Amino acid sequence: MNSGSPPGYDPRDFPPVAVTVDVVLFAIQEGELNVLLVERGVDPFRGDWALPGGFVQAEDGDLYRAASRELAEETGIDAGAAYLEQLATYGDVDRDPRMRVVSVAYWAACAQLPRPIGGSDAARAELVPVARIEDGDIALAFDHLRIVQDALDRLRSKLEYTALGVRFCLPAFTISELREVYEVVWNAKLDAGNFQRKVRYNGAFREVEPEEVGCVDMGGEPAASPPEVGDHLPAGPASPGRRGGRPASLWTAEDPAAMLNSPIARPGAAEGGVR
Amino acid sequence: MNSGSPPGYDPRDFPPVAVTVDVVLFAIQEGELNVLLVERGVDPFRGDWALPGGFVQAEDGDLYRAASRELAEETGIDAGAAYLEQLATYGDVDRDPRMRVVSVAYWAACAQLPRPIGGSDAARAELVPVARIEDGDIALAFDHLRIVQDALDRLRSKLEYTALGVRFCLPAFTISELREVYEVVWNAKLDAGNFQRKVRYNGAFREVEPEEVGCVDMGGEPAASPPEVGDHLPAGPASPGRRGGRPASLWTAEDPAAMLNSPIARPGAAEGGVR
DNA sequence: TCAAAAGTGTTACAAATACACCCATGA
DNA sequence: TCATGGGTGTATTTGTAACACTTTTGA
Repeated sequence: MNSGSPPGYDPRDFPPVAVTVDVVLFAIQEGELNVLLVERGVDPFRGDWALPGGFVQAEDGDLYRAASRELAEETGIDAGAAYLEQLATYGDVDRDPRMRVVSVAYWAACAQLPRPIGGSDAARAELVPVARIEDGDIALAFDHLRIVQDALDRLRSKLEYTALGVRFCLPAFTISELREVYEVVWNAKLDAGNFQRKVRYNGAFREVEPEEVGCVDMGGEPAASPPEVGDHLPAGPASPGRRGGRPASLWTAEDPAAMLNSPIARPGAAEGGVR
Repeated sequence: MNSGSPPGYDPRDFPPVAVTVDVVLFAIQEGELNVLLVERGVDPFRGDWALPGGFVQAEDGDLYRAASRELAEETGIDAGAAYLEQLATYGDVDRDPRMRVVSVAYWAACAQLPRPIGGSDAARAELVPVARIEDGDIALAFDHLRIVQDALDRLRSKLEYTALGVRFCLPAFTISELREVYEVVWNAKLDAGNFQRKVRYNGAFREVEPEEVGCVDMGGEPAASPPEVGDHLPAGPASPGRRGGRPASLWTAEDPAAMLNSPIARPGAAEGGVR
């Protein structure tokens, strides 16, 4: 770093660049994968949708902190309640017409939005189905379309070999709820029986007794501070419309970012094969 | 981006942050994995080793270009002759004592250093074995130790499911040369017979006739501009000390970044398994 | 002629898939 | 009682690891 700078280097003698963090927050609602977007109220791209983000502040000790602050301001989601991981950094000269802006993008996944959204500032924030973005139905500001696509790639491949799918579920979930997460994210149908085994024999997941629920701590707060009975009972995708069936056991993941010892196969992902 | 900024937002009203690119260049020499480091001639960390890097210039159209320019200045390696991929971005407040510096790190792999190193500037640049870094024998400036470790993780895992190992080889290589790349990077012994099959049936690799060698283009220039006979004959790890053995066929990879249809298993990487 | 490396064959085992089947429940 | 979803059993197939073996060369 800084090699090649003249010996009389002045720390403040640097090209004018602004550094921001942008967050791609994914959440599943009504069986669909969504991204949180805000409507821009100012030029450029006024009226278009954009990723929530903002300048890295002097108070932000590190970039992760800057991203989680941004996430909290926009959704009220506390750091730790959502998974947050650095994605990539974008710095093309003309990505912002006003000046050179280098954006460090993060992606996040959360179970449910505690606040009905609206954000701290006046900007309108909404969950938008990724299908509409991938179809090109939505105009995204700057190079945010590319960022969202990169985040989608990362999300989809990370589900294959980590337990991160659970970040779309409450701390305790049924295996079917988790399976639906995979089906929604991958837009594919998975064999329920085989998926069952994958989870049960994976080591990354642990069965919890119904009484134990409420004590499960995934590193963040479980939605509301005082844990109430029934708080973590199936409230996910599989729950509302259930007309019958055997009662499902509840599961949790100690460390959602942990590697799966055997990956969960994504159908059709390994195409182009020879032999 | 920029949501939360006041309406009367002035593009030049941003926190003072410097943006640099740092490059972690890997190369194999004498059966060892090395990283390119430069010795710092100025404070802070004078005398320590650091990653080559520098400010993002106004002329750099994008971050990739900034990284490849940095690489070229330091090693003479032309963009395209080495693989170059963004790694991650580091922005802790105190990572540089002088001011807030956000560094976008790239990692690179190349077959051989055309120039005996020395760099364009006066700074001493050298290939240092990663083993010495991982053992803690070398003092790295700033948070560059962490960056190198992250790059190593990325490199080692990318070899499993992409054909990027070939970026340590010349455009045409023998399967044994490629195997030794894997063995050096993973610090593990691989079964020669099974590795043979992996490559042969992979689709990502293609056999080339000896006459065809010289026409093979991996996207960059093959070492020297005028391709000479014998230029791409086994010059890698397996070649110099060969005392005998059946003549090996030559191979190439059309798209080194392509996914392998069946991964190359890293021994012992899937430990901690249950069942 | 010997050692070393390239490349092939073979076998034993582990894992993934597909799908049949039983179980427990709510309507 | 019946449809629905949870969960198990199992046969088939596929992929992998291990290793013996043949071939072709340089010293």
